[in-house]
Amino acid sequence: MSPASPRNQLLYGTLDLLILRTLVYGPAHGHAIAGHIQRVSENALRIETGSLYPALHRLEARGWIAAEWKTSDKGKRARYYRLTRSGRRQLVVEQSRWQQLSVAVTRVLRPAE
Amino acid sequence: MSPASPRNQLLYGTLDLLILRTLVYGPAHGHAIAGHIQRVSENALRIETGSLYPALHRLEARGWIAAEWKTSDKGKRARYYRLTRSGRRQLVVEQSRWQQLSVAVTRVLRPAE
DNA sequence: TTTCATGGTGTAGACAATCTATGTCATATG
DNA sequence: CATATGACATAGATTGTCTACACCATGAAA
Repeated sequence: MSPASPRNQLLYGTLDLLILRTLVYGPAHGHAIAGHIQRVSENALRIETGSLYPALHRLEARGWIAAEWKTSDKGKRARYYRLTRSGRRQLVVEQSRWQQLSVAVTRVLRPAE
Repeated sequence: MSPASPRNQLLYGTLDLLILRTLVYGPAHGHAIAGHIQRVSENALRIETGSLYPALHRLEARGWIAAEWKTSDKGKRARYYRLTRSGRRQLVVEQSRWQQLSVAVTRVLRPAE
């Protein structure tokens, strides 16, 4: 019941981007996606299940990913997501948005003087 | 009444950092702070008044900035904010948090392979 | 065969940050 | 005096993340 301060973890608004980017490597289920992001970021980014699944559902609802029930490596049933064509386009959009904004923030932090 | 999608503009959670950083140059009032950020970021970051003033109030409430009524350059009454000592400390915290997270995101976007 | 740990998905509710859209007030300027 | 402008302020909507649960199926262990 403690406060869910959004400053504890993610950068707020970057989760969709991270998921889309991860799916470039091929279809994966939720657990695996979160694990991949955590590993590649060297534990800097930890995605909670309460963020992960809503994000997957919203990406699917927007048509950027598509899902299918399968059996995971460990023999458990899992929902595999893959990038759709429009998801690939969205990835480009979000990636350039991130690029632009992060450069802008950095510029404010270290002005060219 | 149109949706206030947080993806339209700022990076969500970076505004406090931007404000604190701006005040390193010396006291300034709200309008000027927003103008500075917009200029330095070359128009990439536009801070709306509905974000700006709540942010200033919350920074003040947390003791990171302190305010004083004065008269602006153009002779209008304005609220000048300055960094407090604890605000300087907070700036360091937020700056390193930004550094860490932005590196992490970038790492996910372009994995080291 | 029963039990249990594990892998995996899911939701409800709280919370905070930003946006849009207004409104107000005082001063400078014509 | 009238008007534009500088500057501050707030209400309400929206969204994304978090915490804290709950659920189910499978494999392993007892």
